[in-house]
Amino acid sequence: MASVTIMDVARKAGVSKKTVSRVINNEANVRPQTKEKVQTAIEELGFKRNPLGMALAKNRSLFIALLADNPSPGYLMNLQKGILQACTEEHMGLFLYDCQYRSPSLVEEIQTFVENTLADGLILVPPLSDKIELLDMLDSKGVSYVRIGPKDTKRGDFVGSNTAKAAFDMTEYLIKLKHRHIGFILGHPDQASSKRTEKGFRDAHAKAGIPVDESLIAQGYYTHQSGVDAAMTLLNKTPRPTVIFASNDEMAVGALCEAQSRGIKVPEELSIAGIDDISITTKVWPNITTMRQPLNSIGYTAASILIRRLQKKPIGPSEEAFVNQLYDCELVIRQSTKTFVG
Amino acid sequence: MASVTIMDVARKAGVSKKTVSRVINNEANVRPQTKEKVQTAIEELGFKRNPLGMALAKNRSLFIALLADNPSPGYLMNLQKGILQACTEEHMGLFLYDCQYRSPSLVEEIQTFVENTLADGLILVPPLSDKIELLDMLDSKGVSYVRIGPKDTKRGDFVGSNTAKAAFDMTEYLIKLKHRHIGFILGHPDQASSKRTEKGFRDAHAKAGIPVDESLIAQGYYTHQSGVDAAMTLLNKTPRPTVIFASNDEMAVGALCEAQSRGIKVPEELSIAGIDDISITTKVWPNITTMRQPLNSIGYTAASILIRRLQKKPIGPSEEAFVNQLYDCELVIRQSTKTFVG
DNA sequence: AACCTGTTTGACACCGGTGTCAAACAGGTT
DNA sequence: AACCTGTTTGACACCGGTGTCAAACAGGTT
Repeated sequence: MASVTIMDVARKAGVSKKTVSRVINNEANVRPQTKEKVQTAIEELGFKRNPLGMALAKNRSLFIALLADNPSPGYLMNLQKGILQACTEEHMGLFLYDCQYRSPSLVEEIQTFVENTLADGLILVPPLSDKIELLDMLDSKGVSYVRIGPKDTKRGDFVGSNTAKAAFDMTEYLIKLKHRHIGFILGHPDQASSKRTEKGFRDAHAKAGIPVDESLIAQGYYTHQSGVDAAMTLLNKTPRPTVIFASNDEMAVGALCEAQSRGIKVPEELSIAGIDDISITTKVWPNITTMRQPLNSIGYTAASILIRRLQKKPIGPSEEAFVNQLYDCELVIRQSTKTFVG
Repeated sequence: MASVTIMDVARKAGVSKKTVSRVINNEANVRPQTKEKVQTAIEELGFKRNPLGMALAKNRSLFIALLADNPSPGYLMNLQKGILQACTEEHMGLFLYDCQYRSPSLVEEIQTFVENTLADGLILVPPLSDKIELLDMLDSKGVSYVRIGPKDTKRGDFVGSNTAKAAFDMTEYLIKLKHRHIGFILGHPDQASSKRTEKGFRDAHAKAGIPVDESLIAQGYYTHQSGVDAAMTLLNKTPRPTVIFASNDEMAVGALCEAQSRGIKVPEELSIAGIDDISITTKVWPNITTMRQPLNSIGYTAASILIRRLQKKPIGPSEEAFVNQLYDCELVIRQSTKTFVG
């Protein structure tokens, strides 16, 4: 691993280390012909800057970390892809850290992690992105972060999707399919998105002048099992809902599972819809109708913002202190929903 | 971020930097009372070694990387959890790198990645773990790696599961359920595991004295869609298979999808079985009977071996140059398989 | 007391970069 | 020619650790 150092380049180009450093970092005030000499030397020697040396000198590593404890592997995977893509483009390394949201020492564990790796910045995925104690700690330590998922407070940069609108659009679509008894599975009560999803659901009813059937609202927690449980509750009601709309796909698939295990035919006897468009929606039969959340773009944007923040580059056209970007979701109609025929 | 350096500790303890370094690294030949003085100072100041400084001085980062391009998110997620657990325990950072197996510049891309991050070692997941050109490059660069998935050649450390035995056990179980026309979906032809899975399938037939129905063997590629396609082929045969056994769960779920879309009842009219026990197997209805591959343990073991290798610590009781560890899979009977009643 | 041997310790250089600051340079103006 | 001003460059120290090597020390032996 006899690697080429900045000194080797300096000698070859007949300049000082510092000048090579200037060229590498694209600093101003280097005479064009000097720059060229150095660049030639770099090319010829195949020099690559050692990121550790730089990290130490600049007190800034070139790594960011993805902190996750999300119950849906599909959700996380899609996000991860987008994040990774942005990192690769910007020559940033991506660390992974799995945490237990319920751990009482969560905040300390994350602090230790950051100290151990010296990650420059963090990407927080729900439910972590709504954990106030964590944000407090990061702020006090001066660690940058971008939050993914619903913006709860006004803290820091944030990227997510407009879940209120997504729920609204889906509900409107279901109403258009003549469903009047819509079973709804709520998201996790601790996550801000849940409230917004519920609001979209109610607003669509209000707009259509149709009352919400309150008996058909069941609590969920964004996990598969909670979808199964909620569907169990809903399918025992009379009259039974003609469609179950879950606040995320993971739960929608749970509901499908429960329906099929009871021999209820989907979509003939029961329609099912979700939100997210994770990969499992097209791996079950019937494929699930959902609102496509552009997770890839969300992850990509989140990582890009974080990286720009760290590079102290301007972030978009905005003059605001923080960036709050919301993506719209798109209705994806598949086989799990059907017009209700009374 | 005014962090405590080794110099601060040295001053407080009244010794030299080097002595503090000795204590941190648990080196021999430090007088017990000196050691204690230093340890007290470390505690009082809350000193933590800066990993970047160490990395630079030792020419050894404290990071390993997971290289992946696996079509099954469930498979990868489980593995990732185990790997991450081992990393956390050993205070190692885990980098993530997504690659395109089909990319013609795959090897160069990975080389650049390693140079950029200075990862100490790599964990290779199939199909990457069977890519000879990649292994050659890593060997020539002196980068350590542990391969996950089927051992193909005798190169380097390796952890995996005994897929031949897994396929054998599953086939034996299906035969016991009186199935005589077993549809089989092969794995990816480029991956060594595929051959072994097929061997297990055939050996179980041989042992039971039952001929393999060669017309019921279909090519798959470990992806969901290839499972759908293979099932399509198999279900068009006459006589139709009474069970479809796929070389992985991802394809088994694809087969289930195809069966259900044709209105074929599972398991009443068709049994379905897979290998891996990824999370989706319990998220579809009926839950899929499978061979549980201990992915978590495999990931954990792979990372542990790699880390020990890097620390130049002894690896297990073996005297061999390389470790080859195979885990057995366990039959998990769920609702997708049923006794054949002719 | 002089000598020997193994243990403990610290001075110093180094890993591969960057920041600061002053000197050298270039080109125009008086 | 002397002076001025902004640009270009390099010497040096530093980021936070570790490796090498020799000096200092401790304790036993002649």
